[in-house]
Amino acid sequence: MPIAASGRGPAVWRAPRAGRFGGSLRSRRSIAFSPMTPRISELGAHVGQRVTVRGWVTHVRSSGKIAFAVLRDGTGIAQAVFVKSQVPGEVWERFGTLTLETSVSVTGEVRAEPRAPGGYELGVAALEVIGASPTDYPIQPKEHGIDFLLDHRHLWLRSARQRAIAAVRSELEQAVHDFFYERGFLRVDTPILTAAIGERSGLFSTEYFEEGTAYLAQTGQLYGEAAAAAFGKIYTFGPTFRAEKSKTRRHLTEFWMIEPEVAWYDSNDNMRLQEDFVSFLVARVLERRQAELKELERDVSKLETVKAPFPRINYTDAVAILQGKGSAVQWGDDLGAEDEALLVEGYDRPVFVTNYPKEAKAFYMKENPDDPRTVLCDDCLAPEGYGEIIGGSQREDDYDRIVQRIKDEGLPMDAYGWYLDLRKYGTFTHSGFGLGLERTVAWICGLQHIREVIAFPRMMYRLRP
RNA sequence: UCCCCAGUAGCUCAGUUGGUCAGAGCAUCCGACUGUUAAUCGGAGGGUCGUAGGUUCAAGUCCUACCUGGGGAGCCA
Repeated sequence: MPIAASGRGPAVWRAPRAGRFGGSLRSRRSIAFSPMTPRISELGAHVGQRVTVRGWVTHVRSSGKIAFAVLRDGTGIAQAVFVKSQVPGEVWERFGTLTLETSVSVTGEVRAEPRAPGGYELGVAALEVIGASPTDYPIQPKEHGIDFLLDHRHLWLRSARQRAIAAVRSELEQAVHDFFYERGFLRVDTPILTAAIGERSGLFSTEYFEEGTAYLAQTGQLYGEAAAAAFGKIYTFGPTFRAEKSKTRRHLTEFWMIEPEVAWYDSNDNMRLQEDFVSFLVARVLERRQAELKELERDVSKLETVKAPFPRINYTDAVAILQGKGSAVQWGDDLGAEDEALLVEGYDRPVFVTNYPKEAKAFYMKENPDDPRTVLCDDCLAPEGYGEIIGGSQREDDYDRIVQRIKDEGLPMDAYGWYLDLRKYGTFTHSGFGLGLERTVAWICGLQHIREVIAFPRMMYRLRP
């Protein structure tokens, strides 16, 4: 028999919600032994009823003959009230053993109670301890240092703030799929193990049978281009890896990227897609995750103005603007983080910086016919100093020109054989971009550090937990 | 790779020109309290001051090296 019937855990732990699987042997048994077992977020529908809530203790307070335990189950928090004169002596005794993060099953009557965190409370009749928790639980309801928190990331995730961030991230991931699905894009999953191909910055490597060295993908773009020629409108959504020795609040060694690639889109179409996309994402979070934004104390007025179209500044103008503001930047330099922040000052929505010098950008970007020193590309800079969330470009579609660029960059021609085929067999105008999920979530949540935005961040000096 | 900053109790930190400098709050344990909201009140336990050298009558404090972490630059999303 499967695990569920093996008696490995308490029967109540496995009990499905009453009526959910009506008719089966299993459910009849669980109905007999346990009342309804709603999640905390569902308690409002059970006022006046006796229910059982399973969760973890986040707070214990006692005033002699009345005591409170706040429970968390991931969907919300609820307060369990123990009155000494109204519960069996053994339940009162057991309350005394509750510590932070003890997992429990509490049965009692649901009451609406404005004084209770979460708005509802349970007048306790029965309490079962499922998993004890020693008194040295490291994370307290107080401030901690970032080093300590990252060492205890597996437990830190249990906090209300981390749940709010995870919920916004999950909402954004769903919104990404909805956006592209509604517009007829196919999702294409590109390889994570690759031969040497992609961009110039650091690569993680691993042994790969007789093929020698494999590298963890830094981008799915080149594969995305092949898929665009096959399927027209595609996007990828996957992890990417950069072995850059970057120690800043904007960098991870493993992060998630969304990369659309569209046949017959030029650079202008590409930017329109980007501004529609970013506006859609922000609107979705504002629409469905107000509670989480409030938990994060996000100033939503800064998000409500994020609507397409976004201002566009071409690189050459940007340099002049920056020089006017006192920057030492020279034409030909890439823009630094400080320059980016200076440039978006005063805008209430993201800003595109377009057509950078060829030398500052990757080999696959198409030369700008109006100014051959530059390429048809754009960076999308988030407001409030959050910096680059998107890098996009129209791709070079001329076979001879791209061969020349590969040579100029000193890249290994043999690694790009299949990529060149895309220009050899029916070349096509196409464009795409990459949106960094973590930077986008950090911006929308208003967080200082990108590392809080992913459950288990991978950074230069952090591989565990 | 480079620049800056920090390591003192389980956690967050204070610690003066080198001389009662081994401290506080929270957490933990014991006690009180029938509506608490990071409860409150009383009491208790808890530290090789990151490591190794050095200067000095005396080092948590000054010097050197190293270790660990953080922020930033570069590079990028």
